[in-house]
Amino acid sequence: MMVESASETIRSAPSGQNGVGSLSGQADGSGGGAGAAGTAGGGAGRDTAAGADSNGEMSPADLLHFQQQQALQVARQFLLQQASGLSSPGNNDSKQSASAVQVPVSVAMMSPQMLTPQQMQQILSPPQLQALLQQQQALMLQQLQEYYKKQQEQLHLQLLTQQQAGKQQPKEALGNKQLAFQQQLLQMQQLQQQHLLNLQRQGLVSLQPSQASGPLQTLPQAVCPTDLPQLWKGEGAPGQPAEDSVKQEGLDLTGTATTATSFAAPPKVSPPLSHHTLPNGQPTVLTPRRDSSSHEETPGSHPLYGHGECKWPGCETLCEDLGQFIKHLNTEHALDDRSTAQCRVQMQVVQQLEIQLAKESERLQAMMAHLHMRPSEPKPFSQPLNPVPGSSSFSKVTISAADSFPDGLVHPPTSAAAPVTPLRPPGLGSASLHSGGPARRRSSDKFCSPISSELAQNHEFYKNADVRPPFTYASLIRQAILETPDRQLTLNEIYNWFTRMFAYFRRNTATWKNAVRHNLSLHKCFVRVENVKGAVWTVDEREYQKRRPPKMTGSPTLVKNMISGLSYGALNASYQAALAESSFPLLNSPGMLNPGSASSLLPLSHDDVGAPGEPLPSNGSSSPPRLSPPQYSHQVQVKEEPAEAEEDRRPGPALGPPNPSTTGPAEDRDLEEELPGEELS
DNA sequence: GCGGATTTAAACAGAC
DNA sequence: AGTCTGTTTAAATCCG
Repeated sequence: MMVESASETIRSAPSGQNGVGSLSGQADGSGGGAGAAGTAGGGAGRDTAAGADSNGEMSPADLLHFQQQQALQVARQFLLQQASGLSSPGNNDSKQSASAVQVPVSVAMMSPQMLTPQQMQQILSPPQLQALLQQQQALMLQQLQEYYKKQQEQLHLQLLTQQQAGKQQPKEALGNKQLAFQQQLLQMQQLQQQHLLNLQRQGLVSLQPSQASGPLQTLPQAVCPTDLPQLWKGEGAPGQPAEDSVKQEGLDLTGTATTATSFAAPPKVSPPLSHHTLPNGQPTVLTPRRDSSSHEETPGSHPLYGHGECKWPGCETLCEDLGQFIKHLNTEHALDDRSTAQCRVQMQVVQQLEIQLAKESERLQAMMAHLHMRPSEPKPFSQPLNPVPGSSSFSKVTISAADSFPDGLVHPPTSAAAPVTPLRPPGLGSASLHSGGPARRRSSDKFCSPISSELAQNHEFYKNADVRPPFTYASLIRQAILETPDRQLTLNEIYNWFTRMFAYFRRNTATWKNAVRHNLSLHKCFVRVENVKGAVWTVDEREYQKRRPPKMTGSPTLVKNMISGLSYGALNASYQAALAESSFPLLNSPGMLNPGSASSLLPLSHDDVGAPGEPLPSNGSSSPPRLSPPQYSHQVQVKEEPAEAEEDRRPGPALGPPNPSTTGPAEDRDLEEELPGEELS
């Protein structure tokens, strides 16, 4: 007795304080490192992305430029036609203004890309180039908008004057003229949209050959399918096609033209918008394509519309159907500065995410690569520490392990677990949660880490890596016991399980063994049963669950309420996570499956909290009464009455009055211990 | 700051 | 006598 303790304690003596301090330090270190790395990465990524963008824009610039020129050409033609077709005083003005505006616009458009394409590239860095381009394009966009605005105002003015003047004319003639005029107006709006679209694309998105046809393809479905082709062909036949639409929207159109100055045209706006979204994928050529294709393939859907609401960043407006959404899109997210800005922001978001994704993927790969090699490396870490250096090593070990991780796995518990489990289902990420806790994963354990699942998934890791498992002794002991078919283990078997399952526990045996014994004795959930061979330890699930709620929720009373009154669904997330843990043993231990049936046995009223999960996995350990007594009595001959009596008694008090559990652990324990304790001791 | 939970250390005792 | 096992106490720490 004394010998062991002496030998163990002597070594361990120095450890205690050191261990604590170092542990906390370790946690801090890891946190800081990660943060710094992340930041640095983000910055670098951005620059890279920017460079790529600028380069991408320059290459296809010609194509776009050509497109723009065409658009301008068409616009010019329209204006000419309009001027000649409508014999009104405003013709000249419109024409002049058109040319007047057009010049600067085209110049602005050309200057950046056409006039000094290569020179600019040489002089300016890609980011600068891009910034300049965007600036100019924004300017150009503005000018263009103003230009179109003027045009429309003038047209509208003409329309009004025409109406007044036409009072004397035959109604039919007037109607025709108005129709023609409105049609022209409409077409001009379309043209405007096209032009703006092109410009915007140029400004916001890297040019892509495939995009050239984009507007044409999408526009038709959204709006007047027939008009656009003509527009682009330069035929501008004001003919019949548009008449229908004009007839329907004639008044509205004029109205919008006057008030909204243009972009009001519902159908046309949508296309540009959809392309706005496309740009988001700027860095990747695939994104836009996919988007557009999806557009065409599923006319009933819209990338910005889903689950009945608008997906425009920060919008979330509810729209009953696609039509309503389109309307909403056209009204709320029309082509304006705000939308453009949002689009830019979204682009940046996407860029950042992509960069982040790339970085994280890279990191994951590195971690995996490293960890796969680890199994053979655990020793190196531990070596420096001394193999059996008593308790001190316990704390030291963790530290050393962490520190020794060159790969940055400073946190054995958290980081170690996470990396190793790339396969881990997302929902089980809890493991990472406990990371929150400093050095001791115990916190994690309690909170929500499904020990069995984590063990199952990281089994190999813990087995080979000299990393302290992120679980409390109690949970580990329980796990060990539950993993056995009989759900009972001798102390020595528990020891063996520890050493078998965790490389970490292959050293410093004195310390952790002492802790195991301590925990077995300390926690009521561990029930000692004596049989012929000797004594075995079992788990009283009810007790085990009892001690957990308080931590989960923070207040015992709250827990009580939850347990007694609330339905499963009412439990908070963390609590459910904890429940999940309990249910995981199934995954982990094949032997547990059968016992799972025992779960049904649980009468647990207030224990339901833990019951749902835990009972299943563990054998009926869930219900201590059932579990231990019956099983042991059958499988193991109970040597002493105390054991049986103890277990028999436990069930009673525990089930009936939940109070014991709620009372302080100490009290609870005392109360219950009094009965069995006396007998045992 | 408090209290509960956990960890660690240690002392002690019974049984083999 | 030595070891294993089990209990208990105490201190330190973490966390809500």
